[in-house]
Amino acid sequence: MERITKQSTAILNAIQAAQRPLLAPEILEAAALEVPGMGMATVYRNIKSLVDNGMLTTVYLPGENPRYEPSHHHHHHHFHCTRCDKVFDVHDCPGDMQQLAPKGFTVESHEITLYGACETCTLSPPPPSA
Amino acid sequence: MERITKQSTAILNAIQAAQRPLLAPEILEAAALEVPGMGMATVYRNIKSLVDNGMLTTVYLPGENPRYEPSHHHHHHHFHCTRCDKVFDVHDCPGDMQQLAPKGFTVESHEITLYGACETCTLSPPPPSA
DNA sequence: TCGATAATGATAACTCATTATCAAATAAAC
DNA sequence: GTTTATTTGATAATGAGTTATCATTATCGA
Repeated sequence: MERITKQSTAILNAIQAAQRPLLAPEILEAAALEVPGMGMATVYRNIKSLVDNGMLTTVYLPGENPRYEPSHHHHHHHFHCTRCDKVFDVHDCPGDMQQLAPKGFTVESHEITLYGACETCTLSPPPPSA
Repeated sequence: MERITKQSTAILNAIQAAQRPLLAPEILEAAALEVPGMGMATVYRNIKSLVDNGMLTTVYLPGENPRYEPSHHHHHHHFHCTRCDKVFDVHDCPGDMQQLAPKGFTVESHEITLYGACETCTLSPPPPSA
């Protein structure tokens, strides 16, 4: 990817505007608003080159397909809304986890995923079931 | 799965003896020690029925294929050894995570994955690279 | 022990995300 | 504007995990 195209611009815009990690199909959906008719292959091609460049970071959550967000270079975690399935960054961290591990184990890093309702879904609970 | 066979017995034995969550190929490998020639399809069939029965719990870790462990019914986390790729249970937990989430969000549960070296790999570091 | 039927093993098929292919479109250099 | 090589879109192919198929084997109740 050496040339700037309207597709690559739309993809980068979509990811940076999202403020949360996006799945590949979500990136396509958002970028296609700017460039209708964009194909999935173009999204994957651009993601791959942005990850290789270090512009994008891949976010892996348990049992989920990879999501992508601009590289932050600071330690953070994620919140997965079980209502709308969107994922959000969590900038706080409880810190060292060495004490949780069995003795003899060496903890070098950790990942935390929070589950629940995001702000929008907390404010808009589903109607009582019929 | 209504009948007890030497294959289903070997599979359950392997999972219960492991004391850690196993991948499907690891289950095959372990059970095949008891019943040589066992097929992968038999492992998947038995896993599926054990999960459906509630005997087994599926463990999803970030970017990993599912692992399986006996259902514990108590809250715990996992340690993923980056040296040998084995996963171990962690029975401690820092507790409530509500304070980590952005305001307005409702935290209902959480998952923690620790990464580093298990006891065996901590005691047996790799030789200095040539 | 026999018979009905469920489980197994070998393998093909499937799923689904991702990647390759290639003709057509289009950046960017000239 | 023209040229040339890169990117795109459509689609086929791929890869890895998992599931279906089906003839054969084996469990277990009678």
